[in-house]
Amino acid sequence: MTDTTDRAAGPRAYQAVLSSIEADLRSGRLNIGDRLPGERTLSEQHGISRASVRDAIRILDVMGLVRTATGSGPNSGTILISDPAAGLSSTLRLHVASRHLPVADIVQARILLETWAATAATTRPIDEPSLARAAELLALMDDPALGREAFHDLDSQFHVLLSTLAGNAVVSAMMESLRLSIMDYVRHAVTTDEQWQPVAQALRHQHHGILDALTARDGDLAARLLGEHIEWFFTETAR
Amino acid sequence: MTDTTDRAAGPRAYQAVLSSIEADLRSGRLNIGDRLPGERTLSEQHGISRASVRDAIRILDVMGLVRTATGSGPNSGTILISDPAAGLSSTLRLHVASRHLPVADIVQARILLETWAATAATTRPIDEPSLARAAELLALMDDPALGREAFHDLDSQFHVLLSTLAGNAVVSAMMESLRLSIMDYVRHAVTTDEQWQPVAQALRHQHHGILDALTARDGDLAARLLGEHIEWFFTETAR
DNA sequence: CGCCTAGTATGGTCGGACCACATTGTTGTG
DNA sequence: CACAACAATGTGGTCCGACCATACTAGGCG
Repeated sequence: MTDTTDRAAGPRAYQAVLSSIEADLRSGRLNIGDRLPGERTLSEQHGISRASVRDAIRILDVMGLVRTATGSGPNSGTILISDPAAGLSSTLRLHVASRHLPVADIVQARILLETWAATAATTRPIDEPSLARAAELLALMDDPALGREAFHDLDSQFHVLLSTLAGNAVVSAMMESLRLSIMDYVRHAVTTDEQWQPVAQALRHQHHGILDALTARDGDLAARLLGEHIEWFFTETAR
Repeated sequence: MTDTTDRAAGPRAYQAVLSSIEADLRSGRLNIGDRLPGERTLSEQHGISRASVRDAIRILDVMGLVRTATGSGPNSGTILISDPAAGLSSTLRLHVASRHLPVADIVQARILLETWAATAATTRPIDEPSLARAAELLALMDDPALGREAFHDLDSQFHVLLSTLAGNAVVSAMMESLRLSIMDYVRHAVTTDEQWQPVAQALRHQHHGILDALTARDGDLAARLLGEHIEWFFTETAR
């Protein structure tokens, strides 16, 4: 039960572990930060081999639900985390690679989610600390000596931060995963520094405009600027 | 390195296979419907054990990128498919289970995506066959003798079909995955037939209204009805 | 007391074995 | 010759047992 992703095959051994863990999560017996029993223990508890247990844990790993670490002590073993965007983005990225999810659709979906988030953010109480943090990020990005990787990283943080202002964890996770899924696509689009510098300058300007609109609680303006921002970047780079 | 999901751990053996397959997908050397080499062949090609190869294939499996089948012949082995919603939904479902993605956020995101799709659909050329198919689905759902499982199945098909009218594969995949991720949550909410019958009746009526609006190319109305439809269902069942 | 070492528990990888299954080829029989 | 029954083959699914690298833990030794 609790499985809607059957592939109409024989019951896989690892499903036992997955179902058990899912049930424990729902009931609250397991929580983020908890350590899972060791693989050898689980294999004994469920009466399956350690290999099958590892299948289940590997799945949870790529889903962004656990992290694993070797060694001993409290920081080792399999530990429950919560990184939905990681799991979603890797899935999306592979499907983009298979060319059944067009990059244009990814971009369009991102615009949809982010503009909604911008609008929704202005219907909620003002989150002063987050806005301050956003301004801080923009200030860091204004440094002309900043490397491209660092810029992308800050850029990512900025967009994620804005999307969290809407207070919808699903939208934030999906938006971030969309962004991650086409990140190296973007990285490869602009290759030289000569191409990059003017782009970065434009992005800085756009970012400030967006944040200003949000600070002024003008959701419609923020949404419009954000949409144009994303749209512009992709027509600019993916030509 | 075509890998943005590193967990900052030692290089996993299965990454070799994943990267190779991802590269082959991007370059077009692999396409949907193709058969992957056997696990034993892959393990030899990449110089890793079959167990590690199986890790990679298992990951692709849960992502909805391949299906596996035992036996011999053209329909056996590991075959490339494209089912993004399956991979996304299983990830979402587990994260919902961990209670870090509230069901309310899922519903809100679904409303966002579906209402957008309804609006976007009316800005595109009329897809007569799909609308006819949608009407057909509603007609089937009108049968009062229909079982609940069958109703849910047709319901699902109806919503997915509508979302495809917008012509954005990513939005469709995400919308379907959101739906799947909370499907058994819904199934458990309404338990008895006495509870179910009036709900089904209301859903039928709402569906017809939505389709009528779409057929009349009134995107705003369709979006509004669709939003109310989803909202109503969840406030009705998840009380 | 403090440093160093042996012990222990953990996931990561490997190789090999066997099973269930589906197709294909072969053989025996009518 | 036709065809059914059987054997061979190739596939993923599972299991077992072993060994490794790592990271913490507990003692022993200076």
